[in-house]
Amino acid sequence: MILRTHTCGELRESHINQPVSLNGWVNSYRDHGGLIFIDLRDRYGLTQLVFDKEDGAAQAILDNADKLRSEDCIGVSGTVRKRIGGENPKLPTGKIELVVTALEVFNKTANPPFLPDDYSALPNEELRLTHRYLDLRRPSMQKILSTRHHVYKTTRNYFDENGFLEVETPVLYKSTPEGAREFLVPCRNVPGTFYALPQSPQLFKQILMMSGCDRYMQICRCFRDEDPRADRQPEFTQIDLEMSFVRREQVMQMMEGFVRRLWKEIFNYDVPPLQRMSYRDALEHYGIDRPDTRYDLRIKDISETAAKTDFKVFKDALAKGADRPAFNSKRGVVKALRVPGGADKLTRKVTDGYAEFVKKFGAGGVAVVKVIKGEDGGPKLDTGIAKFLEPIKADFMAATGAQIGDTVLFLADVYAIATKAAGELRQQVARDMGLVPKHGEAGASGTAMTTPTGPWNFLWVIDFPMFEKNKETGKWVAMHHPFTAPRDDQRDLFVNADVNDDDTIESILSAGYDIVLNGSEIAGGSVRIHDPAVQGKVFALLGLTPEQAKEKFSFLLEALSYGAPPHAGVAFGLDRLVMHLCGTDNIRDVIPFPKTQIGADLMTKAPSSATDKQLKELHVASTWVPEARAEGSGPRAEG
RNA sequence: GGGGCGGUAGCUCAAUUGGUUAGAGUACCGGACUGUCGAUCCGGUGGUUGCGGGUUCGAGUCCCGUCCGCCUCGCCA
Repeated sequence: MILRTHTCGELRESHINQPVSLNGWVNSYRDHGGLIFIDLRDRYGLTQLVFDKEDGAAQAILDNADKLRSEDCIGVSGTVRKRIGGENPKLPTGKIELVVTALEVFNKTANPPFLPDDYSALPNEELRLTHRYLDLRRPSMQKILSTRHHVYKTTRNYFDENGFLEVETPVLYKSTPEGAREFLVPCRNVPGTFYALPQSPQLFKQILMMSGCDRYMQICRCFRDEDPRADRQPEFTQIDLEMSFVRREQVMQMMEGFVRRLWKEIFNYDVPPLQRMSYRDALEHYGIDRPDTRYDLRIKDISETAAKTDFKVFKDALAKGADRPAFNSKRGVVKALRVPGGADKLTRKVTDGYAEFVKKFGAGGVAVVKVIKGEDGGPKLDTGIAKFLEPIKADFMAATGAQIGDTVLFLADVYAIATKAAGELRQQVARDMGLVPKHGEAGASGTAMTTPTGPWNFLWVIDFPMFEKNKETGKWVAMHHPFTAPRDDQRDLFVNADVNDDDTIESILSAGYDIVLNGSEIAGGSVRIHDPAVQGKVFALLGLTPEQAKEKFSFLLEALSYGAPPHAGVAFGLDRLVMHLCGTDNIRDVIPFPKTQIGADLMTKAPSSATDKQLKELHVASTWVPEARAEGSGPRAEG
């Protein structure tokens, strides 16, 4: 076999007259009859090969060279020379070419379903996933693999330098069916029992703190059997951390340092100190717990002003839960979103669409008012609810800050719904108004997979509520997870709170913290409970009897009783970090072998059915009865 | 589980109100060509319009069902 002496991105003028060998794939061929050019590709770049009838040595292999096609895998030997036909400024190797004197075809390609280049239109994703090995050959995908590797390496370096131990935790784990749906693994040795795949190594890392580990990190795979999204996969990677003898401040410093290090390493970009925003402020002004602060649209609570109108929608909303404390989820509010310059850009058709849009989030609709120039040259309110607002125009203008040319959108409902709907609407409006910055230059392929340029709006969100009500069951659930501690100054309030006092329970803040980047949550963590009394109270609030708590978490409760250190931790979503660092908004781009929306791997055709023998050994029987299906109606009909 | 978009040649797409033999570019195959670089030029192969059913004189187009992919709500402690 012709073994390479160099890579395809390596040769320069300094190599002229040297004998070299290259291995790689035929990227393209230009056949002039007695003269053939091949661009040979490997992950490092492209090098032009020449086969020339007038070059004695090359003549002998010209017949073979003329059969070469894109994606053939070959090895060549020859001599480097300066290009005769002029340089190619697009290539780092563009000043030289390799005059080939020996050619070995390692593997002749079948006609590939698509060519892995970055300038022609991408084939549909189904095809890319089915032939992932071809898709991954594209330079942009190779770059993502490389960036991802760089993230692993920087992560291990940073945390190693800060005294963290990398420790592996089990993948076959105990089922604890709170939170996300789990993947179950039947146990052969104990009939009728199951492992679960971990949603995260949460309890193990806490146990590691109780084991004296002090500082733990792991780049670990996590599994959640929930429907995927553009930025979510059922199987994903977390940078998991836990620290002993710290409060939230120390963990936040450590996290911030990590982010700073990553962006410095990869972009030579200095992340400025992160602003901090409380959960309440995030919800008040952005309507979401992960605000995208790259654009300055703000939501305002104009309940006070709205109360002065005779508009029934406002009145009815404000009448709800009027006796409840401010910011209580059930108290009625009126939220306003001022859209500068919206009067022209947001057409009737668009704002009508918003009414439908917010219904997805439980809101009844959106009231719209445009601020236009009146006959007297002053502001005039136009459309919809203008007649209700005209009497309090001065108040309204002051409360919203509206100017001529603006559109103001209103949501009136209980706090939880109005806030969420306003937040979602804010993001939609930002897209419609063109306020969301492009994340780097768009690639010729139409995807965003190029070097991203920012802006990078990092943000801390802190002071989350400990608990929220599950809409279906009406029961309290932990907002982060049941091992999250209350903020230090909330501990006594929490321990002494009546579990039936909903308003107080809702008001208790946790010692949790998230890092948000451009509206995307990239990390989240909390100080953990190291006090059995606090942990017991949390379980009680979540409706677990002491017996149930013991059944599920006895190991944790026991460990907590044997000298548990104060500890805190965090997890970064590695896939999302890589998405930001690669400028893509598709998580499948940064996962080498991702799954589709039904959790299928189109390349290996997983999941697939098991044999009767396998099922019997595992003491498992399937209740699935395949329906009579039309032939050829798809993979589900197989097996 | 709900809503939306899509599926036509290997690939990317087109096909007027339901109307002639479903086209183009590219890839592939054959030929020409000695300085290209996303080579060029000439010729050619290539289609169960995802699958099943229905309406119709006639369906890529309309209707029903279904599969697959994407976006999204729910869900994601």
